Amino acid sequence: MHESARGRKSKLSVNKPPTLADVARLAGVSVPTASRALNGGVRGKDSGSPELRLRVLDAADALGYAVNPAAQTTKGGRARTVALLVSDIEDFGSATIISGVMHAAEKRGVSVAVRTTLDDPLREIKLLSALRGERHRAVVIATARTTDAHREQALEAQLRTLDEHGTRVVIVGDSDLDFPAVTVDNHESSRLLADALARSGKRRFAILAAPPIEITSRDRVHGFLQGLAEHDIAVPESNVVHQAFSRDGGYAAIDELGDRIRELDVIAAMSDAMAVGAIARLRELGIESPRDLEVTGFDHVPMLGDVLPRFSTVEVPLEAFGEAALSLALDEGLSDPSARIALYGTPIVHGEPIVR
Amino acid sequence: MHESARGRKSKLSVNKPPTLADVARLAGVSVPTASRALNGGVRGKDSGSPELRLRVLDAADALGYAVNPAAQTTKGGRARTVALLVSDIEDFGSATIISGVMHAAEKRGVSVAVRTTLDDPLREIKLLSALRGERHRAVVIATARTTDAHREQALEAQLRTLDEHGTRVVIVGDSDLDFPAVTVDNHESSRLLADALARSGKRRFAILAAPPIEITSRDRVHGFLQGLAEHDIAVPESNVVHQAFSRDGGYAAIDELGDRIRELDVIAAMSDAMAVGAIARLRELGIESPRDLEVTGFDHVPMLGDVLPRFSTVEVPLEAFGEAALSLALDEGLSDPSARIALYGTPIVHGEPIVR
DNA sequence: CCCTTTAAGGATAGCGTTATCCGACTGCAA
DNA sequence: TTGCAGTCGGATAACGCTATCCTTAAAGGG
Repeated sequence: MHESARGRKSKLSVNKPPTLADVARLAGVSVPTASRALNGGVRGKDSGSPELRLRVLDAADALGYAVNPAAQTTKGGRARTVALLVSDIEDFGSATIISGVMHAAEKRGVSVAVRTTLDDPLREIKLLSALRGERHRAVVIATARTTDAHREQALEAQLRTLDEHGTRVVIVGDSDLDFPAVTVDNHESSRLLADALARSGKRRFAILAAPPIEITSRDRVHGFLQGLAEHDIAVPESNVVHQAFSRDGGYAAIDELGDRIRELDVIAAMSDAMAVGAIARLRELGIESPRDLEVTGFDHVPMLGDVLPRFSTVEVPLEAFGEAALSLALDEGLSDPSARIALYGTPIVHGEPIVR
Repeated sequence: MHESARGRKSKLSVNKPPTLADVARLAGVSVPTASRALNGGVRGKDSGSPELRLRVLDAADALGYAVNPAAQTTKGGRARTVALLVSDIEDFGSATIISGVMHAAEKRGVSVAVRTTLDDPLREIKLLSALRGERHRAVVIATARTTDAHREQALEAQLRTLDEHGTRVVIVGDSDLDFPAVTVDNHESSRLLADALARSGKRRFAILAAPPIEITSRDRVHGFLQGLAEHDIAVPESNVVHQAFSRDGGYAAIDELGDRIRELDVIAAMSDAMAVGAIARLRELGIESPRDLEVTGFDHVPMLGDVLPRFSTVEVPLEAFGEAALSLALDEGLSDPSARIALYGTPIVHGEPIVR
């Protein structure tokens, strides 16, 4: 029957990976014993006689055995896995958070399943629904949180279910959701950035922000405005422009500002990505950033520090976000919904970090 | 015992996610029938009476059922999953390839497991060994390939085993490994870049490259040198500097060049990351890139095009890499080890793409 | 009206693990 | 010698799912 399949050389035949049963057979022990030998044994501390243990290890090695995590999950009801939800891997911030989570995950021997929502709330819900079936140890939500009550409630319902099913939930960023969260002081570090800019003599500002429902952007705007207000600087309503929180949004925002650009000292973008888009559009209009007016950002994409030497921004410890999130996700005693890990941004003004 | 755990509201109790058995019970059918109803049925085309099918779907919906992929994998012996090996997610190239693979994977209903090797060959082998147990449909290798025979053979052995066990193997980039691969014409597009630079009057070049064993960098260097040779331009051996293929490598390379910098028209970095590091170091030395000499790159990080307007580089279709790799990994008829998908780079000289 | 074909849903088995239970053996004190 | 606690390895079961087989019933032809 399978004669034809295993016909010629062994190259074409699809033989199966070795299973624990193969290892056990080779070592001359039972399957559960082989399992105990490989896993260090749940029984007290030991796992059978050392001699036998060695025989199993040798057999596993000889066969090139690798445990099948799917079977482990089926049996144990829980995967050694953390799911991570981001909007888009290509986004700098997401990529850095992913990196942080993965580094921390490796140390703990869990692997990370990255899923992208592409900023689609519906897709986000569907993904979370699918995650329910995957029995992850935890889910880390690192997508943008909003003030849209309807949307957040739908999200919360999904997360609540996951939590009840034993998958820990962690939120990255500020939100009203009642789950453990990692936050950064967007408001305060933005205020400090504005303060420093005001001190350096800047007076006329425009702000490039995400749509008002995005909490991160909103907090940064508020902090920035407050920092300016402390220097008696007001920003006209029309100088606060809301566009997509991306390179293209920054580009479009410049056009929305129109002629008001000529009367500005600073265009403060609430993300580095927006700042880059703004710089690109300004250059097309013949306006150079540090020369004619100053464009500032937020996030601190390291590459920009190299090519825009006196660029001002706020360094957000995104890599640390990832590690903190995983700590909340996996460490016992931090499962309280009110658990918070607060991190701090570092304003960088004209290339120099501001030490607090 | 767990009285205290399930004490108060149901909030604290960990109930289990619904299984297919729960759905079947609610719908009043057997478990296999529920499975058939949900999966469209393998039997010919149908899956039971439409009335019953609807009942099952309703029940699943009511319970918020999501299939458990681990159980599916255990049963079927194969996961609906593709593993993707990169060196580092934070690296721009890797992030873009991941994005391409994920987008393509979503269309095909498979999910992607990203693993990072952190440029450690040992870790790479260990990871591949673990992947054997995970029964992925395919593995895409997007780490740097080298000319180190020992290292490549160890890799090939691992990949061969995976292949024999039914996990398709796809390589991203040039290599001597006998597996389906996605390639880009590094040599030719590098030659075209050099040609264009020579035509614009540049004569004195230095080259910043990765260590010679890295195939991608090597091909780009060769192409570049050939392009220059066609204009009777020779690059002294000492002007070809080998450092890490990263921002820091570019930075260090400038110091290695030392005083020879003063006599150069172009410093051609074989990656955008190296170019950025070089630009940073040059600025510290008081040398500005487009003004005093020209630094060029390779890869086309979009952000650089915005902030360095007349930057020269080669656009590598990394997103397309991902899609092509997934096509080789999943489409039947492309499993031949000699299958190749060849993609083309687009030189961008002083901000303008060169149309071939 | 009986036999045959087809369809449809249920029963069963098995994927690779590991937790739980059980039996056998060891060693030691009574 | 008997009794008993303590070890250690094997047998068994179960996780959730789907492929395979089997039973039952309905439909259709002679």
